[in-house]
Formats: sequence, C-alpha cells, structure tokens
Amino acid sequence: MNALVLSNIKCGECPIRHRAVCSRCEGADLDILEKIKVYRSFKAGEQILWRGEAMDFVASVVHGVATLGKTLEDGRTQMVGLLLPSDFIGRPGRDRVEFDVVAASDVTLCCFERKPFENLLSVTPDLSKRLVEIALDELDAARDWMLLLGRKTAREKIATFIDMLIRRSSVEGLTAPHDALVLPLSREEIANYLGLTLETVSRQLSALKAQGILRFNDRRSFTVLSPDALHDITGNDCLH
Amino acid sequence: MNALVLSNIKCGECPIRHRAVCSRCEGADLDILEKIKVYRSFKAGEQILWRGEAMDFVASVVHGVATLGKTLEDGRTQMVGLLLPSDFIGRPGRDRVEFDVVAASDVTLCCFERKPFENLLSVTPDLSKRLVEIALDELDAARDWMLLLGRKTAREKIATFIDMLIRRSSVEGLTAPHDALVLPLSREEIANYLGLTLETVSRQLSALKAQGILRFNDRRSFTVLSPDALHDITGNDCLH
DNA sequence: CGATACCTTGACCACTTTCAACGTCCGTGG
DNA sequence: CCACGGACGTTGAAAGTGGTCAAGGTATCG
Repeated sequence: MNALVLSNIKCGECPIRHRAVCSRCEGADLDILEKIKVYRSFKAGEQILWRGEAMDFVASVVHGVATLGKTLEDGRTQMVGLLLPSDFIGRPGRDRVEFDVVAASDVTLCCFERKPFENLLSVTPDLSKRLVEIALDELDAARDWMLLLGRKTAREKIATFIDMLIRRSSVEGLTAPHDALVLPLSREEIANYLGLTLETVSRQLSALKAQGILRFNDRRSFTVLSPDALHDITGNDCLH
Repeated sequence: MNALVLSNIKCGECPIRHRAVCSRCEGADLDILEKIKVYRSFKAGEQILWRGEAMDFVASVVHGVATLGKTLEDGRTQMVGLLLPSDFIGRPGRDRVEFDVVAASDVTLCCFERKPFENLLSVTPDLSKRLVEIALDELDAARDWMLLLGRKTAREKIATFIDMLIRRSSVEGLTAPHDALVLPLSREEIANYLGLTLETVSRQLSALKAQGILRFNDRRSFTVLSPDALHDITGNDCLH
C-alpha cells in the first residue's frame, strides 16, 4: 500500500461515523481509535491492495469508491465487492486479502494499524460484534450476487445494479443535483461487477433509456424516471 | 423444521468433531453442548429450512449433504452453498436464514437450541472465534464462486466443481471404493450450483469422459483419470 | 414388469459476446 | 483558441456458447 497521508479529521466530525466499524465506540475506545488512525488517499485507478499481499492496515472508506476484484490467469476479471463510504476492508484474524482492491474514484481511507486495532478488538466487544455483523452482511450480499451472476439476464442484472444504487444512494457520492444518481463505475467496471461485457452494459443502459425508464444527463449521471418499472425488471420479489 | 429425532452419539465419538464448530471446545463447554444437542435426520429431498423462517436451532451436518438455495419469482434457482459433513448452519446474531436449506441426500444434523447455544457463545471465546472463522471461510468461498458464476465457461465450471470435490474428498460420503469419487448431487442440482442447465452439465460430463479425463462407474460415481488435466481446465492458478 | 425419476443426446434457437467502426468528451500542447 | 490524441462509450453485424425443446435411454422401486 502506497499512498498520500493526509491530516486526519476528528472522529466526532467524521461523515461515516454512524455506519462504519467504529459506530458503536464511544469515549475511551474512540480515543484509542483516534490515536491509531491515519488518513490515506488514492487517485482513481490506483491499486490499494494486491491479492495475497500482507495487510499492515485495516481501513474504512471515508470518501470515494473502491472495488474488490478477482482475476483468472487469462485476464478475465470478476468484481466480488464494491466498497462505498463507511464500508470496511480487513477481517478479524486474517492478515492478507484474497482479491485486489482498486480505487474506482479518488478514495480516502481511514486506516488503523493492524496490531493495535486487533488488540483493541480483543478488549472491545462492541467493535468485534460490529465487525462480525459487517462480515455477515457481506456474506448475504455475496450470495445475492451469486443469484444475479448465475441466473439473471443482462437486462435483469443492470436493473438490479441500478436498484441497488437507489437503495444505497444515501451515502455520499452517489447523488447529483435534482435527484439524479451517479454511476460510481465506468461501463467496463460495471461489466466486471455484473459478469457481462462492456458492450452489453452499454446496450442495456441504452435500452432502459429508450424505454423511458432512465434519462441520462451525461455518461455518469442519470435520473430514474420510473423506479417501479425498474424494480419489476430486477426479478427480485416485488415490493407490494 | 420437522424431522425425526434420533438418539445422540457422544461428542467424543463424533466423526466430525475435529472440524466442526465445536472443534475447539473441551471439558465443561463440551458437556454443555452435549446437553443441549439433539440429532435430527431428514430424508433426501426434504426441506430443512425455508427462506425467511425463524431458526430455533443452529446445527452441524453430521452425515449427508444439504444445499443452500435462492429462487427468483419465476422459479429459476441458484445454489449459494453446499453443506458437507462438519459444515455449520446458523449465524451469530441472526435468527433467520436468507435462503432455503434442502437435504440433497439423507442428512443427519447435530442441532443446538438457539438460546442456550448463544448463551454459551457469549461466554466461550473459543466457540465464537471458530464461528467467525467459519463465516469468513464461507465468504471466501462465496467470492470464489462469484468468479466462477460470472466469468467461467461451462467446461471450466464443471472442472472446477469436480476439482473441489477432489479437494474435499476427505469428508465422509464423497468417496467410493477404488479411489472413485461420488457426485453428491443430481445433474439438476449441479446445474443449479454452477448456473447452468442440467443438459449442459450432462454434456460437459460426457465430454470429459470422451476425453479420457473421467471414467464413470455409474451415474453418480466416477474416477478421475487425469487430475492434472482436470485442474488445467478449471482456469484457476496452476499448481506449479 | 411396468411406472417413474433421472440422465443423455440431438436439433434448433436466442442471448450475449466478439469484432469493428464510429462518436464524444476532455486534457494537453501547439 | 483550436487541434490533436487518448480514454471512454455507443452501435452494428456476425459468431458462438449455452439454453430450449424434444425424444429416447437407463436405473430403481413398487
């Protein structure tokens, strides 16, 4: 890991405090976290961690979007996770990652040195409980994505992806003025997330536009004109 | 959950003791587990848990194979996990499952009542550590499967599946005499695991047979004549 | 011995990928 | 300021992989 070190902001003023791994920590515990944390920033496209690399740090995403990806020998890649602000990198008891972590946009991480963090973990049930909760949420998300990758059509995959963006649109960086949403990924990255090619992604987005379900302001920002129609396409349980 | 209750065997004689959730428990902790455990058995094809159902029990698989599956409204299903002997059902702090659990063969479970189990969990770090470890292993497995579902060809999927059977062949129930392996699932179940149709599974197995990589004794049991050739087909990192 | 569930194989079809060309946006340097 | 170049995105046509539909085969259990 090789990145700019920034000046920290106080935990009390942190925009992701309410959802991040530290959300249940107060007082003395928070003081310790405050002491061992370091902000680091990465430019869009920079590799944050390489598969198999030892992790000296665990971290929360403060700003920006990062991707977790796996690659076959011949270069085919599949994204296995998307890290938005407040999401966490690092697992209790594991010192290396099994995938590449890449900054999809400019990213700021709140990094904790591994050793002190694990020490705190062993004496702070709130922290370790939260971490287990986060891991289980990721497991649920991974399994939902398995259903998408294994059984959904290109159309359903795109609709599901955008539906997920709507659900997570409260996090910073996914919204533009006038209720517009922002695609946090390029067409190629979306393709790698959905198990498609970038051409298919582009065609399906064009199709949703042609059907009046989406309206694009520019290549990255758009408005969902008909959220219900979109949700119906996802193939997921209907809401009513 | 609705199943036969069997007479228990002693934890000390349990075939899955060394790998299961209880593997790190000794003495008094094991005595408590022994007291709250109940063996239940299910016939092949029986539903063990329904998606969304409240779980009164958590359990380890003692004998047999169970599947975790998700289903879209129109009936398409994707298997999101395979439970072999020693694998665990149930998550710390979660009282319902997000998928269906079905017995693929006759299954025996070692069930622990939820409440006493969670009480024990909160005072037995060995047990909760092991449970977190299990959840993280499942997360890794889920992500490997995402790569398979999103990016591998039918041929690679089948090869990867059989390669995995070889790796896990030490567990009871996957081997037949003379080094033969046993498919723990029907063609349709394999298809649901790999995001294929049963016809494609059948064709790919026939192709591997035609190439002299597999030899079938009957529909469920076969011998891998060329493990290296099989592994090369998986698309995973080569071993050397 | 027949019924049924499971599996195999073939022919055809559709969806997604592949390959290719063109378009658009944006930063850089003349 | 505009021209150029490169990254990114769109669209079209052709190809190919896996799906669908259909028929027949095989094992197993009454």
